[in-house]
Amino acid sequence: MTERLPEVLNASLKCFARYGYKKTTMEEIAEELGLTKGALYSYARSKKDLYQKAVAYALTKWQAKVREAVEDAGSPEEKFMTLSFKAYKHLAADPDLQNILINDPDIFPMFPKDDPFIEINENSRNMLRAVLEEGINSKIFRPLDLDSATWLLFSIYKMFIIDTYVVSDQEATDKLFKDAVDLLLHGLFRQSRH
Amino acid sequence: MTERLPEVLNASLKCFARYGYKKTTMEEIAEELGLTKGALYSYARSKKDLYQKAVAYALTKWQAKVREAVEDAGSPEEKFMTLSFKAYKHLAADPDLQNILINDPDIFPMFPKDDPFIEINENSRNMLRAVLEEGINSKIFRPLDLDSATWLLFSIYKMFIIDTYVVSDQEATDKLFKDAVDLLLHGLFRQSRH
DNA sequence: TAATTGAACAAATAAACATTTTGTTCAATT
DNA sequence: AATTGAACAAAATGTTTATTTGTTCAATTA
Repeated sequence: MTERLPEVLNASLKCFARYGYKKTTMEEIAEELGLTKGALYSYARSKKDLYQKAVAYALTKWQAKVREAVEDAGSPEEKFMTLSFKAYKHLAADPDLQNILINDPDIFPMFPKDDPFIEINENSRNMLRAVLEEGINSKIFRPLDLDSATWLLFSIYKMFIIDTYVVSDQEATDKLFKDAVDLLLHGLFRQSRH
Repeated sequence: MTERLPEVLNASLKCFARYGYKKTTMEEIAEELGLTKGALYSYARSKKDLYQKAVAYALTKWQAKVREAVEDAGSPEEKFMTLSFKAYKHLAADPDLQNILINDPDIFPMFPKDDPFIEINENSRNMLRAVLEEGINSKIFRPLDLDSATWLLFSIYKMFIIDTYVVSDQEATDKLFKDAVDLLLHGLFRQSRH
């Protein structure tokens, strides 16, 4: 059972990406796979369930890619930069996922009321938090409040992600992103004062 | 003519704040003022126009208050902190404006498609930019890219403003805000490196 | 003279209903 | 075990009618 699950989820994501959840019919998805709509109910309980499984699948792949890259990095500084750039660049190269996020901003919410993918997002947040903690413990980063810093940087990260798929030409945002990482590493002040 | 304009705009804002634009009727607003609805058309061309005038009025008052405070501050550092905290605190103390922003997030958009109050928001952005420029010129701030830094900090500022009226208990956000200003001034690194 | 009224009208919204599309189930088939 | 295809239920859409609400303006008020 569920041999073809990844195939089904990819096809679903592709269809949902085109016109959003509401406008997509089970028949379209079945057609994309060369099946009839009844068959889809072997893979998900309902249309909504199919949608959530497909999105979760894409988000998890994204996250895994970032995690691998961060594990290969050495210093906390390098880890922070890798985390930032890998996460940012992966989405920039995936128009399907971008469209999904455009049509349904609740998936990756700037201001979550209730986050439907809370577990996945928690995971990402914890990845960032671990990097910050290592940086603080090794005295490379300042003795920041870990909770505040995690919240702030994750929010800024979300901001860039959303900016990437909502508006804006790629090049301009690329420069902004680079400058932002620099500002966050070094701060506004010319010299740090203690 | 328009002797009572401020009074009319305040009453309008109060009504719009209660249930949002759509649910508010011209009759309600007129009643609030002890008038009949026809009279309102001496102050605005239409319901939409009345709403925009009322919101613009509130935003401009907010901005003027911040500008005064910043002019009283001395160093760029002090100006930056005054700008941040005054803007943040003023909204926290104005539930009517908060409600307006909750019901109509387009007024102060995190990711503007087309900003209905672009002129007012441009003004705020320029206020921030001037502070940053002074800080860079006087060598107190690092030689940042002025455009990038202005964009980033204004976006973070918007993030906090929205967080303030969308969710969250006041105390938690207050601490986050304080920590964020600190992080932005000093950066992540323990020591700056040049 | 400028602001306001109140009736008249136009436009938008909501309610009620009929029609069509789409999601879901399941016994039969591959 | 996966898939089909017909049957059914549920949701979405279109259509008409009734009600509310926005807007205009000649007459009135202060």
